[in-house]
Amino acid sequence: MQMKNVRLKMARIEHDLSQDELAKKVGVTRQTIGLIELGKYNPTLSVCIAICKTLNKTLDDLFWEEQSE
Amino acid sequence: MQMKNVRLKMARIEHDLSQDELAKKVGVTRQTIGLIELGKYNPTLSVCIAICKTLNKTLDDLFWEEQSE
DNA sequence: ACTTTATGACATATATAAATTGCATTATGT
DNA sequence: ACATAATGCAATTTATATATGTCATAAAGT
Repeated sequence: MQMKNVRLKMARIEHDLSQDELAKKVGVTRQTIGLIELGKYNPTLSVCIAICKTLNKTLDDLFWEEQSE
Repeated sequence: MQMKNVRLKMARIEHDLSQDELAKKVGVTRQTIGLIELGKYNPTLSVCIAICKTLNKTLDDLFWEEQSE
């Protein structure tokens, strides 16, 4: 299995959004966000991009493994 | 529909790989690579990451829309 | 001309992302 | 004690990513 996505959760909290609120902004369901945060899902690129745009982050910020310096 | 992924194709050519060769290194089929390059697919994050690692690029390099200045 | 390589296109099958619904639990507020 | 919000979990359904196989075509080499 994969790892928890702590960066995503932190970025969401920074924006003061619940999983449900983020999900609605992104256009997916709460379960999808929850499972991605738990690392139990392998999301599609379009969902990743939608999440990044909502949280003002890039793919590398939230989904790339090696942190940029 | 989406747009062609020219950056992916260029990165692949830089490494002197055919779609089939890249696919084998990444662990997917030729069709998957071809469709992603044509912009007719919405790949999963794991496939994106596998492609990036094979081509020594990051997600932002190949799959993020806004080019980093 | 013939072969080989590379790529696009198409159909079908399979795996899995995502939706939908519901329930359990924990924390917080009253 | 009761309500409500937030989250995890699980079952089922639906949509679609990916695999598999095949064919067409164009380019390069012989």
